Amino acid sequence: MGIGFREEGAYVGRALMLDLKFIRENTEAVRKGVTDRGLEVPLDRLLELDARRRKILTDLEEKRARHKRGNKEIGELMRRGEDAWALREEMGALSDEIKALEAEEGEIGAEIRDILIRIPNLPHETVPVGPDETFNQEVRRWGEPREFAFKPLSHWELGEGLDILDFQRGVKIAESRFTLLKGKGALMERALINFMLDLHTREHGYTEVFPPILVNEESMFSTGQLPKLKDEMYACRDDELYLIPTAEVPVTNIHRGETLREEDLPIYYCAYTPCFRREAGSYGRDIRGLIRQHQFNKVELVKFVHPDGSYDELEKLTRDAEDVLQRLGLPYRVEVLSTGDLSFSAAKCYDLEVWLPSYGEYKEISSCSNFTDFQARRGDIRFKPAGGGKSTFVHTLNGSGVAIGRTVAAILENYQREDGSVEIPEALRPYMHGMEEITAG
RNA sequence: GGAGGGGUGGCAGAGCGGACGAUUGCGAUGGUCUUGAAAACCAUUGGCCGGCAACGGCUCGCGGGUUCGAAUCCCGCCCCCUCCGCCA
Repeated sequence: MGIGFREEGAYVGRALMLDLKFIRENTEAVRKGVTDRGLEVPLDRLLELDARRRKILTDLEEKRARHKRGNKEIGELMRRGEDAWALREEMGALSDEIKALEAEEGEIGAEIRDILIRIPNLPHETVPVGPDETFNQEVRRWGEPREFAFKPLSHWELGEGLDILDFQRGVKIAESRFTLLKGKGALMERALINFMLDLHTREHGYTEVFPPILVNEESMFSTGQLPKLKDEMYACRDDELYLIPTAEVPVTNIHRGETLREEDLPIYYCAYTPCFRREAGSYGRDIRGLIRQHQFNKVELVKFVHPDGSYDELEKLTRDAEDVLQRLGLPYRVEVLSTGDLSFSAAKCYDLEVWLPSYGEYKEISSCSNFTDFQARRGDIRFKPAGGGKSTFVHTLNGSGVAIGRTVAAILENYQREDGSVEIPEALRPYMHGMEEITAG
């Protein structure tokens, strides 16, 4: 099947991005949403093409109806042994006209799709308007950054001192931005995964899944990674598969092409997976430590919900992610992203930023987004109303709950002691054989 | 990797050039009967697009071709299953 990414950029999704009818009826709102994000989309061209296409469609459908009727009649004539040559000739000519119209419609349709797939989701009205991240707004803060009586070390200094992080060997085995975890470092990584999964499944109502980590193009398209972020992803040489940049992709695609029952909603999933990102174009940033790796672990939260409640669900989802940081005693703040910083598919997004002493600032550790029906359209995920009626697109949400590597970094830095050892947060101890600290040797 | 088989409505499973948007069974929904339920019987029952509606179009894995007409014939692609080989 395939949707032809490699052929000619003809992305033929089933349902199309933003609803054309919606764009037709709310053109100015769409225009504002697009420009608020700092993007440009030829909306006028789109509307013009749409008008032309619908005109052709009317004509086409009328001709097809005549064609169908005529062919039926030929069948009847022939069964009765009567002459049908004249009608056959007429239908032949009609058939040619139809083919010509179809070709024309196809061309216009392709151009429409090319424009449509470049239209991002529209920001929610509560999203601050601004061109970049400096317009993000702090929503709340939790915990106090610790005052150190000594000069705190960075997590890479601590990790190397404790012999639990080995950056050089990571590079040797793979390349830069890969790290080898050892001993209690590896254990802490694993402990955090289990701690987070247990918290979300046992206390927050999520169902644990473990999805494929290589996914096909269609999956990448429906969550919005393709076509825009193609350069960010690792692709297989001989198979049309990509390494996932986040569990959002396979988990949201669990229900791609499905029509759910209203009474099944909301559906909450959480998944631990490794994630892979090429980090193209971020060469100078965060070169040291665990912050920006090509491979990292993450526990992800994904929701499929009724459209009416999706913004409440976003608040709940964000709180679920925050709960992780609170239980680990890590100070953080929550920011609502401005229009210019919002990802392509999201309508609203909260970033959770954890305090990192080595940076002297808050650093993103989770991103919680409401995609409204944007991904559901691209992936054709609907639900059937309980009382009957037309099936409608669900709303999808997801958020990190939370990034594991950055959590390790935050724990090392925030829980360090003057001698270079690190206390283990109480909530994590049961997952680390009761261990209370990590010391050298 | 080699050899076969197959993709049809929620499921099972027919159809193999015209009356087929698709026989039939199951399921589902509504009704009759019943104190209630089951059973039995009757009726309805795929999805999508456009339209207030009447109605029209699309849809038998995907794309192309042949034909007045394709679920049915031809070509290409994708996926699934079985057996053998290999393998954590």
